[in-house]
Amino acid sequence: MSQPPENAGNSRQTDGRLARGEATRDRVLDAAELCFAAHGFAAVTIRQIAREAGVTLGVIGFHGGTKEELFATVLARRTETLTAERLKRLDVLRARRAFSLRELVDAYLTPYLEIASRGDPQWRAYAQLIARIVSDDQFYPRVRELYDPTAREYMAEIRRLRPEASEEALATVLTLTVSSMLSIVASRARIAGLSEGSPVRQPLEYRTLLVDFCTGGIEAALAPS
Amino acid sequence: MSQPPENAGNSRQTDGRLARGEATRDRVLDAAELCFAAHGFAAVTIRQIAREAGVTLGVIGFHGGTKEELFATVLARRTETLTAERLKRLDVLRARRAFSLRELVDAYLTPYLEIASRGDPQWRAYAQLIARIVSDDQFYPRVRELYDPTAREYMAEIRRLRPEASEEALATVLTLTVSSMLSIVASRARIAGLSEGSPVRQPLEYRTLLVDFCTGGIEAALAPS
DNA sequence: TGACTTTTTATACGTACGTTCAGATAGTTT
DNA sequence: AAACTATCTGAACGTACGTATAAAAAGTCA
Repeated sequence: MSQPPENAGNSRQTDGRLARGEATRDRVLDAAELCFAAHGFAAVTIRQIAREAGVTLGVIGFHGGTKEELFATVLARRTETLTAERLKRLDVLRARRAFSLRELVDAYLTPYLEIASRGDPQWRAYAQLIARIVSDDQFYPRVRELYDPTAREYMAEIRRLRPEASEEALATVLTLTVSSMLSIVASRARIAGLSEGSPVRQPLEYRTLLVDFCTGGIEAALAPS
Repeated sequence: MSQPPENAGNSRQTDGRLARGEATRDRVLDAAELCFAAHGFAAVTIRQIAREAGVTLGVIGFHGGTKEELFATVLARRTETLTAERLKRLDVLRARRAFSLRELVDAYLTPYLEIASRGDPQWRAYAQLIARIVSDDQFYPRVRELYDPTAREYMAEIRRLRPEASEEALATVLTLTVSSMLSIVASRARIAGLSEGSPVRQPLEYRTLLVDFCTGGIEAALAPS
């Protein structure tokens, strides 16, 4: 990001310019979010984003910086919300005397499914964008800082439930669980195509089936052979 | 594809020009396969492919047609081999009196893992390319014709083992299984990152764990609630 | 050898890309 | 009102894109 003034320290509430600037900035980020989610980083052009946002070309640079910076900002913008929800649910479980593996898996998966099923198209786009970047090792450096800390928290709890499992097996089953979760959003067309005639469903409608699948999968994969 | 002569009918074995042309064509397709697998369709340029193949720009158009056509050719080129191996293993199972769900899942997953673990970098690139396009609904029209027929065959056998499962649930668990399989190739960096210190493994080394995960997942998800 | 086909080269075309910026505009403060 | 800052416009920069093609080269065959 380049020009936009800091304004952080004192934050004069009276300046309508900053308010307008922030509004425009949000329009730019929203448009970028929709475009990146729909087509992926490389396939999107700055001009598409400008058109989608209804602003001129220079505004994208002014509020979004370079294409890379814009992408990074869009990715980071909503992470905190998703992470907080996951950690909140984890805390609820931890506060109890005991909990099942299924409850743990459900706590991890459900916040994402809820985001992907919201009415707000921006949140849905964000869910799709996550599916794009998490399932592509090219973006792992970014995924590592954004989502791995929470993933490690959940790994630690699985470890407590299955102490005999190796660290590598834990990391693998968690990755498989995440991939399954993402495919509910990223492979809706294929699910519909393979079960012809069935209606297109909201991600949350797969909650039970997905949690069953992942829980059963983890149990089977971590069972002492 | 544009200019290359048909040559299909008579196939004059003596013409060294056609032999040379085919060799060049293979170099082009190999280079395209590596590039598309590494960076995805949109991020790759024709010039990159030409450089990788060691040919001039015009040769790509001559042997590969447009970028879209080149991509489609690369995708379709090795499909038959993968499909044949999957169907062969399915036939072996069908010839027996009975088989388990686990054996069915193993028959579907192992050919892909083997391709992804081969010494030949082209086959490994193809495996990665599959992971890219199958996990992106944008390419589903192509996936539908290339891989859905085989997937339906396997779905039919799962249906016979679990007659009470709904069509939609079958399609979903198969999609989740595929996503898990692909993530072994597409998310190697994350698996390694989440289990620090563990060595980078070949996809085939995850065979048991992956098959356990998917089999246990399908069983749990299709179990009568 | 000379007519013929296939392949390759080198270059060009038109378009679109990401980024930058001088200057106009709008809003705030003194 | 004047000075100042933040925002926005419109246009341009140089580069790289996908594609097409005329001409050269390589190889075949009568």
